[in-house]
Amino acid sequence: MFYNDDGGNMEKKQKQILHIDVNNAFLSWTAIDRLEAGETLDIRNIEAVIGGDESKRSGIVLAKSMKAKMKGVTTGETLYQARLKCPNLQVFKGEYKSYKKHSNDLYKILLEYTDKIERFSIDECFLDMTGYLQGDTLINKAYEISRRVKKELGFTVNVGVAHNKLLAKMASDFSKPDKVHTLYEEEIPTKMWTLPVSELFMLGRKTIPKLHAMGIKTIGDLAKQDKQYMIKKFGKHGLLMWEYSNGIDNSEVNYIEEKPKGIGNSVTLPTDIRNKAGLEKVILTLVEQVTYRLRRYNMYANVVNVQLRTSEFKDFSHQRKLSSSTANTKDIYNTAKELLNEMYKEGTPIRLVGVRVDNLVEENEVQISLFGNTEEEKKQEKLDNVVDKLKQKYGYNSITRAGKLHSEDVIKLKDV
DNA sequence: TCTGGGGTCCTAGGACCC
DNA sequence: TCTGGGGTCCTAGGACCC
Repeated sequence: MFYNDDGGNMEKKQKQILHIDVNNAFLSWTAIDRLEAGETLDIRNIEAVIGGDESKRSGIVLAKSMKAKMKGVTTGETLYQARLKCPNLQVFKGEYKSYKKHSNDLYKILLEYTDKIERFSIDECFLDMTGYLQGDTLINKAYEISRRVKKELGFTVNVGVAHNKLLAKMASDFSKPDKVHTLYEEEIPTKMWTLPVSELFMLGRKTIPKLHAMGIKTIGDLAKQDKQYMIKKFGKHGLLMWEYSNGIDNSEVNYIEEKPKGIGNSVTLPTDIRNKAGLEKVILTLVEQVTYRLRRYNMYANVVNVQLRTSEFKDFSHQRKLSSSTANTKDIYNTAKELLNEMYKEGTPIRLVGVRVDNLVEENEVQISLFGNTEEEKKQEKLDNVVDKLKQKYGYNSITRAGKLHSEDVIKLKDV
């Protein structure tokens, strides 16, 4: 292998990366849906948020308009807190199905520019434009995408332009909305090191106070630290934050869609449950949801996990590795019940219940049991299959078990 | 009327084996 | 009676992301 001697033209070796971030995604998309449905008020132009349901104890801000943002409303805070800052705040419900559609519309446009697209979340994409510039510049492509999305889809995006994913993501987070920002290596000192350290990707609420205590206030302060010292102090995370603060990120745009590594559903209960029998009903509902999704991926689980959150917001979880992988409702429910038994003390008020399956494997990786499947197992598989087909045809909530009717009065399920 | 839901990855301790 | 490490697997909990 020869070194790429291209006459000193190092440009060729650099990746050309864009990060696309939909501005106020849930709020913008709901605004568009409302306008299309004949409403005249564009909720992007008022003090508005997309929020959960306070009567179901899920009253938090999911997205905010620019006007609400200017009043200090932040994503993730309670609607109660948001209203204290913004008394005229209007709260609207979200519609996941619609968001998925708008996200797909965006993706289709982006596919015209490169097929190397990583869908980082419902409203964010990384584009690897290396070799896809067709003689144009990266920044011109960024502006073109921005203009086209606005014109053709009716919402705005921020575009970050850089030579790696981290810098592109940091760039798209600069001033909003409807902006294109570059963050090239030579711009790091002026555009990134001046920012508060809390702005750095992967630095959250637990790490920030520790950094502040060390006198690290800006991303630049972090970048100046000794690398080995950061590793010693924070382990792998220390290395990551040191590299990020210096703009170092060699990760690739992961454009091949990966199978999930785990699948989970959880629900905040409208009122606390304080007995095992009640919790078991909720767990059955969640297991059915989780295993249905699992089977739709044609995957099998090796680990079952049950999570509980007390009324005091303390989280507990227990998990168990299975003796063989399964996608069977009954197997997973039985394991989940065992886990609940181990961890739950009768009378403790529970606010949230969650069920997850992990260590998923593809169908063809499943070890066939040495003795073959028992009649009981075959019967259970058939039952799951019939139920799945009905759900696919008539909707997730079309069919239900007698034993869990009560819990469905309490928790309303989304169509999966 | 106070705090969602869906993920991924990491760490630390204990069990167990060589 | 006392005394090893190294490696892997499993589990509970936590940090972070959108």
